[in-house]
Amino acid sequence: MPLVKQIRRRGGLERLAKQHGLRLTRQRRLIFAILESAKTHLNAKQILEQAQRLEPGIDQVTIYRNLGVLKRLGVVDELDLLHLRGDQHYYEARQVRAHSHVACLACGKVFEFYTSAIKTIDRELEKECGFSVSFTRIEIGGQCAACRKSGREAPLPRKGKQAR
Amino acid sequence: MPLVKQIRRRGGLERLAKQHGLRLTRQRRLIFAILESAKTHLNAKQILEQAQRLEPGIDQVTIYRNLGVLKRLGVVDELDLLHLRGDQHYYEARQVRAHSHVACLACGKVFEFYTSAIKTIDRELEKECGFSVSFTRIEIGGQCAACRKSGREAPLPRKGKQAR
DNA sequence: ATGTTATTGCAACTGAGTTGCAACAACAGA
DNA sequence: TCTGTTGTTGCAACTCAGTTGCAATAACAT
Ligand SMILES: [Mn+2]
Ligand SMILES: [Mn+2]
Ligand SMILES: [Zn+2]
Ligand SMILES: [Zn+2]
Repeated sequence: MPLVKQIRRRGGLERLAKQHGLRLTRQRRLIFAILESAKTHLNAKQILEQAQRLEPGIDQVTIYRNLGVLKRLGVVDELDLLHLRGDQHYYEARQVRAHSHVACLACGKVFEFYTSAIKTIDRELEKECGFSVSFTRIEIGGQCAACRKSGREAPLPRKGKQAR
Repeated sequence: MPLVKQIRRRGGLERLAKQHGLRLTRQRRLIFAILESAKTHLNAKQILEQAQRLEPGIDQVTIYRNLGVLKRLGVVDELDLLHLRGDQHYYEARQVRAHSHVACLACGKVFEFYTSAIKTIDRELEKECGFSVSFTRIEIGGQCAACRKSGREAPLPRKGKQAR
């Protein structure tokens, strides 16, 4: 599941945590660093494994609890990526500009798509409904250009334990 | 979690199933009927419970398998609704017009939002990336007009077993 | 230095969704 | 209408992402 990601300026999470009165533990710093340097969307297990390289004792529950905090603060977004690979969720530090996640159902590739239409939706929602948008998650499924040319047709299992 | 839904023309799923060579079992017809008449987004458990009223022997595995088929055929969409209520997913028969799902993090209300910006995104993606869109899932979190006025501030637990 | 309290690790748990398999029933063809 | 084929079902056991309770630990304010 290769993809390109813009990297959030490092140190941002740490600064933000301080602002909210969070204690800067070794584990927390580590998780921040992993999220800020991630070049791909990571699920909790991947974050855990990466963290354990530097901090062997760290537990998955610490990962989940910190992801929970970061989600609530609105600095990390939780993604489903259409559950193409199973039931896990994926995480990414929120970027300056909102973007959509686009997944090819044929080859599994995921990429990010930037468009001003996201802002348009948010604006409409605020004006027409008086709704104050905190975050917008857009996930699109379909067939990528490469798979279209090669005629690959989405035989990819949409879910299941085997596809791990 | 009240909301208004457009009702899909009934019988559509049955016709479509026939076209794809699916056998019309009693259980399947029942699931189709439930999906086509749903006035709210249903999770698998709710579909099961509703089905068991008319078909007490029906098992959850039958629900899941049929939802799987319908997803693959592209006639039913799977939604997360931001996992505001836990880890389940929700299902709805695909409507003629695509729409976004908007959830208030303060009161839990979910509503549907129709905008031409969805088509815009799909069109851009096709033109700029050569990507052929099969479905677009847009889920937006924030604060609804009522909660804004009353000052309710999203103390709603974003997840967890207790919130069931 | 010390006390307060947020945070961690452990272990047991929860529950949505899946799997294997034998029994069943749609439905096409005779 | 009977019959064979095979898609579909129910059951039971399972998987695994994520959660909970609790005691031990460690930030960090004073
Ligand atoms: Mn999900
Ligand atoms: Mn809907
Ligand atoms: Zn592809
Ligand atoms: Zn509200």
